[in-house]
Amino acid sequence: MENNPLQTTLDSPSVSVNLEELNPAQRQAVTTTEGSLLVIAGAGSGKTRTLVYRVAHLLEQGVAPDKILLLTFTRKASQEMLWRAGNLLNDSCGRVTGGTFHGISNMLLRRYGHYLGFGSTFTIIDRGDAEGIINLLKGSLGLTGRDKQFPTKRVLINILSGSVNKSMAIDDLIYEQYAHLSEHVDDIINLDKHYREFKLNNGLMDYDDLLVNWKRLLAEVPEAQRDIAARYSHIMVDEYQDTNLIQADIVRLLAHGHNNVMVVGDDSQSIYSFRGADFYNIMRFPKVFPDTTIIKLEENYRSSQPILSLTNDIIRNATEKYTKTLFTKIEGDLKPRLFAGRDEREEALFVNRKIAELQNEGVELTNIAVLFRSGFHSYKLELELNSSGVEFEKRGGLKLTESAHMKDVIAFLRLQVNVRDSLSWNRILLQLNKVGPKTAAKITDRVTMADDPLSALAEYPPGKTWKEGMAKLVQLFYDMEKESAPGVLYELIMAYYQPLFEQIYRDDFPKRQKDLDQLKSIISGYEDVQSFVDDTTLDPPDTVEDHGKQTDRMILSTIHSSKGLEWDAVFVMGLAEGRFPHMAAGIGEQMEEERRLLYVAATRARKYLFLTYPRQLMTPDRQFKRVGMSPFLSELRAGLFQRIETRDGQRSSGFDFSASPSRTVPAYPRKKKKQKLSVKDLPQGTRVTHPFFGEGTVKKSGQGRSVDVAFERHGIKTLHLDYAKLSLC
DNA sequence: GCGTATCGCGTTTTT
DNA sequence: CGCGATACGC
Repeated sequence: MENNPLQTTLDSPSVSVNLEELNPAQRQAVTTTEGSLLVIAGAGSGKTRTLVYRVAHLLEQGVAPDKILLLTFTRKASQEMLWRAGNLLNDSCGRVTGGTFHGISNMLLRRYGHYLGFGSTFTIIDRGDAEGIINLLKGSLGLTGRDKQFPTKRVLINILSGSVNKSMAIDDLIYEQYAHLSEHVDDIINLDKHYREFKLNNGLMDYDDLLVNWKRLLAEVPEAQRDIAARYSHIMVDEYQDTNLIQADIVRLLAHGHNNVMVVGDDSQSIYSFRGADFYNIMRFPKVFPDTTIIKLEENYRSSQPILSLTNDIIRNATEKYTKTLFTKIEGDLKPRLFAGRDEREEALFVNRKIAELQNEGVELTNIAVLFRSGFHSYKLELELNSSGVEFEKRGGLKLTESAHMKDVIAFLRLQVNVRDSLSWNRILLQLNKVGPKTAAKITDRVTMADDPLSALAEYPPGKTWKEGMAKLVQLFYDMEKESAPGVLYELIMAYYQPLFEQIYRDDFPKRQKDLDQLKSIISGYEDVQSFVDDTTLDPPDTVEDHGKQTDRMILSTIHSSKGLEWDAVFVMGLAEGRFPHMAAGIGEQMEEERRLLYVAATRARKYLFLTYPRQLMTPDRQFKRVGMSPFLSELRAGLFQRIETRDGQRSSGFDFSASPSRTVPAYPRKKKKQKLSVKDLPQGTRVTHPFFGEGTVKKSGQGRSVDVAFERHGIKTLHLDYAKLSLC
């Protein structure tokens, strides 16, 4: 158990906690050590601090460290918490356990899974895998094409559990939203059945399965129950508003017999209902645990009063909540600013300019963040930042291990762990030239059904065109069979995969190569393949462009990925109709969640808060459409923010493109194609410039439409002329 | 005719 | 990136 990387442990302390440093509400939360405790903690109210102090206080009271279990949602959160506790505590006297729900669940299932009838060889699949399976099954059920609206797995589960879970208000909406699918009810039920079977047959487990099985261990297996629940006397859960019904049940079962549970959460920051989180869990908590002490932390230690007044107003109209009004003693009189750009580009230019101004005022780049609803809303800004040389890190959106080339490599390692993982077989076979979906599926079927999958692969009669590739693949597996060290396996895989890789991603493989190099250093840090594979699914590393100098860069992030963090200056961009709230958000609970999302975004700011939106957006048919500001903004009381006007005044009507000579965004559809460079325009030695890489010299040209260019600052790149935005100097 | 390769286009949010 | 439509090849 101690070696599991999903569990963070802390060697700790003989403690001395100075309770004077806390406010009365925090102190009450820290010193209430027996019975159930619900802490409603507003944004920036010192929630983590309170949790950490409580751990320390419990230890001071003589609770053994290994009796305390701290559950969080992200591994970073539990690590930070224990790290902070470590700073507070001194001598070593034992270990406090902290981890994520999913990580601990995985660990327990590897250990106790046999009680539930499955071995320890299962593979955890991520969202992409799950959707892939669903699509595959849709195909086999003849459901492809026509209906893009067909429910994803999450919706499906909600529909199916609708009769069971009346508490989920969202269900009604889903029924309405998918009413047109009523004729497909049988198909949907079939799909769900097939999905379960597929996972079972292939030893796959999705995020929900992990939790469901943990709950089963606690509820159905006395031996496991004794080992797990009896092990801890104090349970603490952070971000309780993000728990789903199963997690709430797990907490209840873990606390069975002592009810020493402390949960901390903020109903106003519940933004994860789409993945099953049910913030009614917070409302229900006092009923599940009678005699719960409820404490509210209402003093904010993060933001200045003008920012807080605005955020209080955002949440003012929320329909259902534990009422709390945050106040702060932090001084400051800078009102949040609101800016409307003519279009996305002007919005980006504004943000870019303000960032420069903030830097001049002495705000460090690391203390600035730009937040937005969806990953692609920042594209324009990224271009601007790149051209003005501002270093940034983008969070949210695709994770490193979710990109196709990463999945390619990881698939080999997954097979090492679970030889019946047909998702991985399929992916690997598809890499072979002249092998497509049909052929790959046939081989995968044969191989995963066989007693000895490897020989089955070797014996499969290959087609003429891909015979050679298949032989190499078989050889690779025989070589891998003899190895177990992750580093060595990686080398074997890359020796096989590299040529295929360069062929498959011929347009941009040099960029992807960097990721693979990074993967190499991640892999070599692991003792065994199993924990590497588990970790990359449960806690995927973020994409890092170049991990040389990680200091002094700003953050671009989706609001979801920004939760729990804070910066001196925060920009929230894209606050326009149709963008925020997201178009698909209906009325009712979905709209409420969008409102809370804005609340989360705005409460990240300490001193400076900028809200921006474009006045026109590109519609799907490439027309410009004028849009107003987000309804959440128009709701706000006047005087809580200050408007910044466009430099050339408020041009509120008409499309006056002539007034913007410097715009490079085409006003009309790109049908009139920008004249493309061809290879013969770029003989060796030509000077060129690229928006990302800067200036460089052509080194080699003539292979199809690719050229090799040596850039001064970024080395040699192979660029595809249809793809790269190259221009002559 | 079946299966594979290629191109163009629109993207929610994620443990 | 992944999907659908279209083009190409056995």
